[in-house]
Formats: sequence, structure tokens, C-alpha cells
Amino acid sequence: MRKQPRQKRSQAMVDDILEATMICIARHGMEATTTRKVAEVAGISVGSLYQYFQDKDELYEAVQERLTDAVLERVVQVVPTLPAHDLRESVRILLTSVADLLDEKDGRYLALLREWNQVGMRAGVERIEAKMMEIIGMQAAGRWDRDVVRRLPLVSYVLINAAIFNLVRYFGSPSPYFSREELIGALADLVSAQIQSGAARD
Amino acid sequence: MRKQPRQKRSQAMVDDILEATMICIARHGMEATTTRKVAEVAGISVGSLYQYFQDKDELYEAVQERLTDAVLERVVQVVPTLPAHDLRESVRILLTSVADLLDEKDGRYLALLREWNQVGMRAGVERIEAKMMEIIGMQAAGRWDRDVVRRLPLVSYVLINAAIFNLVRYFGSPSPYFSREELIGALADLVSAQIQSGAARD
DNA sequence: AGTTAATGCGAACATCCGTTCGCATTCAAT
DNA sequence: ATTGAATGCGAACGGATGTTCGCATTAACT
Repeated sequence: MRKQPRQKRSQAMVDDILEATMICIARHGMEATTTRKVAEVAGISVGSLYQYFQDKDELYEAVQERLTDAVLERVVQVVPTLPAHDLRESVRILLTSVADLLDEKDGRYLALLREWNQVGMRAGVERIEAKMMEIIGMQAAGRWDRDVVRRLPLVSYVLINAAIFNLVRYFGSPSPYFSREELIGALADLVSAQIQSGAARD
Repeated sequence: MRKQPRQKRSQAMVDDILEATMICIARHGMEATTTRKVAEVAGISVGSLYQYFQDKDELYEAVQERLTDAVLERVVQVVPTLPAHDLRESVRILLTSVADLLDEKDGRYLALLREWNQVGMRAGVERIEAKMMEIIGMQAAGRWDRDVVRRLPLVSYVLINAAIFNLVRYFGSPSPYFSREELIGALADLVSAQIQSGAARD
């Protein structure tokens, strides 16, 4: 990378490049995404691409950060509205806001989230997980009894992963047997029931 | 592919090649796995590889089938023992048998399952899912009340995905806060509670 | 032992990849 | 309008990849 972008045109370019990268990944997956294709979709040259990103990895890191930021932004946006609802409805609202994001822009975010196990992508899932843990923790504070809180880390882990991967899987190839809303409803049931019950075991 | 393997040495070779492919994927991921590396690990030449597999894709398909077969074999093996236990214990046994497989052979199966969203790999997850649905259905037959059974497809879908991806994620990078057994326990709680309760909603 | 078909090999080929670099263009400041 | 820096370009480079093909080796059968 030669320098930080100083002129307006180049700042817009960084944005175009990231957007183009996401489009490429959404179209043909991460493996088939090349610097040349990204440049082509962005309407620039490969050379310009390398002025703002040291290498392909750095490009992917930036794009992953974009995904994570987008998810977290949605989540944070709805958090203030949650105290007005019961647990199940809160979960439903939360999941719907993420699901809406995955539906946007021809599934650009969805395609990215699907590649979570690619090197350099895992950090994103961990950031999302951490934020969700925090939100659950806030809901729990002083309201639920000790036993529920004690098992919260494990239960949260399981539930967050369950929610994320069910959404990714369903949106990637929706089952004809139930709708998006039914899926989210089932997940909301799952999460709220499991948290409130405190999990049957000792 | 020139011909079907007729001699013993060549039949063993097909096996070596598949094993080598899995080792390569486990070591450096699917993206970094090349025909040359596979041949090297298998101790053969690239030319020989192409005698038994038309192209790289066919190799991957075969390897994915291997993974699916291995998982289903384990599952089918423990199914007859399930009626002796309650639902939660049944789920625990089932999950443990899959988890054991993922632990085997330096995580060869785990690495493969992580790449489920790669093209040509999704069929495997669907086969596993179908089998699990069948098992759950058998357990349900005549034993659970109508309302539980009616919601079974959706609830099963959610729970199976929750179980698979929680296992894959945990085994891929285990959390230091809880053990493998605790994770499986939590999943068993989740699945059994959710199925038996019939899900709180209408 | 000799013959033939099956099997194994690996250098060679075309293609594509990530990345670089010298040059052309544009911008901002004078 | 001139200048010097910032930005944009794309042909070119070295290396890796999937795949092929003619030849060497091995097994099976007479």
C-alpha cells in the first residue's frame, strides 16, 4: 500500500473494491474469487487494487470486518428496544434483524458468513459471539436466578451457534417445508425456553 | 479414468488416494489442496491419480461420500442400543459417537465437515440430516403426542443443525471454558427438552 | 519364458494466479 | 498555466495449478 487515501475519488474506491469483493464471493465463492475479477467488477485495474490493499489477505480481512460491523450494527440498533418485550420476542426481534441483513444485496453478507471457517474469517464469528454473550448477560443481570446464570456461558455458546448456523444454512438453501418466519420462530422458542428453564441438569 | 481397477494393488491405491486427500484437507484446508500434494502424500504420481478420478471434483465428491458414509455408519451402529435409554441419554450417545469420529485420525473427518458449504459438499450434510430425521421419526412413532409430531420436521431441522454445527465449531477451536463432554451434555439437554416439550408455541 | 494388457509414471503444456513496476493521467497548490 | 505529488493503469513476471500423454514397469496368462 503506497499511502492512505487522501483524495475523495480514492476513498470511494476503497469502498467500491470492498463491495466488489463481496459481490465476487457471493457469486462464485471465496475460492474462485481472484484479484482480477474483483478489479473488473469494481471497474478499476489490478494495480489500483494493490494501492490500497497490501495483498489479497488484507482485502479479505477488510471485507470480513465489513460483514462483522454490519451484523453488529444491526444488532446494536435493536438492543434498546428489547426491554419492552419478553425474552422470546426479544430473541425473535434480534434474529429477524440479522436475517434481514442476510437477505439484503443479493445475499452478499450471507455468502461471506458461509465462509466463516476460512482462515482469517473466524475472528468475525467470535466478535459476533462475544457481542451476543454480552447482550444475553445484560438481560440476565439480577433478573434470573443464580443457577441459570451459572450455566449461562455454556448455554449461550450453544444457542448462539445454533442460531447463527441455522440462519446461514436455511438462507443458503431454504427448506420448502417451512418459511423463514417459522424458522426464526422455532429458534426463538429454542433460545428462550432453554435460557429460562436453566437447563434441566445439574 | 481409463478403467475400473481390476488388480489388488490398484484397489488399494484408490483407498490411499482418498485417505491422502483427507489428510491434505485436514492439514491446509481444501483451498490449498492440490493434485500434486495429494499424489505426494499418497506416495504415487499425479498420473496415477488421474487413472481413477476423472478430475479434482470427482476426487472431492468421493472423499465427501467417504465422510458421510463414516458418519452414518457410526450413527447406525448405535441406533439399536437407543431404545434402552431415555431421550436425553439417547441423544448423548448419538452425539458422542459422532464426536468420537471427529476426534479420530488427526481430525480428518472434522476438517472435511468444516468445508460443508463448498460446492459438491452440501449433499453430505443433507444425507446426514435425512438420516437423523429418520431416527427421530422412529423414536417418535406412536410414543409422542400429536402436537409434538406435527412440529417435528421444523424442530428436528433446527436441532440437527444446532448439533452438527456446534460440534464442528467446538472441535475446530475448543472453548477453554467447558469440556467436550459438557458441550455434548448441553446439546443433549437442548435436543431432548425441545423435542419433549413439543415447543411452547402454537 | 514370452506375450499382452493393465497399471504407474512424471515431464510437459496451457492456463491462471498474485503481485510488481514503469508510465500515463489527474489533482491541488502555486 | 505550471509544477510536483498522488493516483490509476495494465502488460509483464515468476510460479503454481489441473490435466495429458507417451513411455516404462508390472501382473496375468499361456
